[in-house]
Amino acid sequence: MSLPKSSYHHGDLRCALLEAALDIIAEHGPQQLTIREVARKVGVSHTAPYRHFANKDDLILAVVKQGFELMQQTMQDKKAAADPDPLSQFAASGTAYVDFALDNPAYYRVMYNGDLLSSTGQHTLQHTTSETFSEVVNDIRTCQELHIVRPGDPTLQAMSILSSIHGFVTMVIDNRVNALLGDKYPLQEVRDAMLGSIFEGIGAIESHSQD
Amino acid sequence: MSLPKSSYHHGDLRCALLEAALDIIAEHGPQQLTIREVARKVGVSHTAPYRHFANKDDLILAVVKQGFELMQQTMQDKKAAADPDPLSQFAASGTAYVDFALDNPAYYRVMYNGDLLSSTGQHTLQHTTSETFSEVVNDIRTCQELHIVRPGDPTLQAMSILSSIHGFVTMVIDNRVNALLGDKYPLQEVRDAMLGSIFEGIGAIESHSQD
DNA sequence: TGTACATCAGTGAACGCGCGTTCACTGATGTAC
DNA sequence: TGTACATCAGTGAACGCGCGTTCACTGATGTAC
Repeated sequence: MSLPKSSYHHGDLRCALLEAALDIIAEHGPQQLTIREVARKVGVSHTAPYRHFANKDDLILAVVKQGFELMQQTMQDKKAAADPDPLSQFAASGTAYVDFALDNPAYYRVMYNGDLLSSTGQHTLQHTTSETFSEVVNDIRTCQELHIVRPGDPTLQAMSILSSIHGFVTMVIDNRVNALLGDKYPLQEVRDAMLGSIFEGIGAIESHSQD
Repeated sequence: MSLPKSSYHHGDLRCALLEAALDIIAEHGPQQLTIREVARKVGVSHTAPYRHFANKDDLILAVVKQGFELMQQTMQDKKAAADPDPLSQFAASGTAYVDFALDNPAYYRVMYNGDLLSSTGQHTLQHTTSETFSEVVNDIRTCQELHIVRPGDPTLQAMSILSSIHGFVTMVIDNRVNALLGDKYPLQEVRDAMLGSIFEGIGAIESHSQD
């Protein structure tokens, strides 16, 4: 997308293809993500991608992995920037998750669209997602021990929080929030109300506002 | 699927096609939903569906509409069976929504998979979804007036609840809840924990358990 | 009851399309001498 | 510095596939007489 350079050797085609894949998802949805379209977008023959990816699944998987890395990095950074007390840390995680998704809707879509990857591709990611989940469970457990989160099975609480956030983010990305609410509500306000409800839901004490 | 009957005239092909479409979604996901596959499943030539549906979009739209009707019917029934007080009514709505989705995952997938329908098809449904949303907003408003739900903008509260429920349901249907939790947690228990958190989130008072 | 006919649900060949993938190739690059 | 050559990124023709949709057809059904 950036270096026409030598017109034969691209320079960094692999990277450009991944970028183009994201653009396509952002503009036309994950269904339109095809090897040929990606190549077209970069301005390269439709067989060129096979120099860098074994097949379509492999390309998608690369995008997804990049997405997870970026998300984890974002969350780590926001946590590092937040107050060190457990509740702030936990709140920072939640906000970071939401903000990552809203700032990178294309990534989020590939990462959690179950219909895109083959089942072998899905299986590769199992480890990543369950690791993230375990972290949330642990964070909740810590908060419980300090009595700043309601007692109860932390696994169930984590699932509750995660699915709530996922639902919100999905509805925003799919434009359903906007379709229902119109322009009257700024997204920030809806997001905060949402996070507020979620934290109330597990009985988290104190303000959770972040960033 | 049911009447081989005369072998030429099917009898109720339209209905059989809709059924087959649902089966395909349930078994192989919405991506595999094609006119040809539907016809194949019913055992009819791949052009036969065009006697009953103008095109693919029209067929999908018919399935979606059927889904919305069934969902509304289910919710009405469960509400009618619940205690008449506003909070019970409201809780019945929420539980009915979740149960409809979990009992009819294929319907739920078509209804809320934004990538399946063309934009004109989507537009047709706008009315239906925003009507459902308004109902939730009104229910919350009623509960607020009776002081059984925390004060606050009912629209934001409705959005919060709806997206939480949507997220939970989506994750169950996409098998992500099972992947994260394994078999240790019966679905009913997870569902109740989820609904519990949601109702706590808007400060609903009293038990919300249902059915 | 029997027959002619209109109706229309279902057929099957055919179309054009975009896809994923292969394969022998071409041409740019860097390295060894 | 100059040249031969190996390497390998990118090409383009070709394949088989399944799709949505059309069109002239065929054959079952019900109705008018």
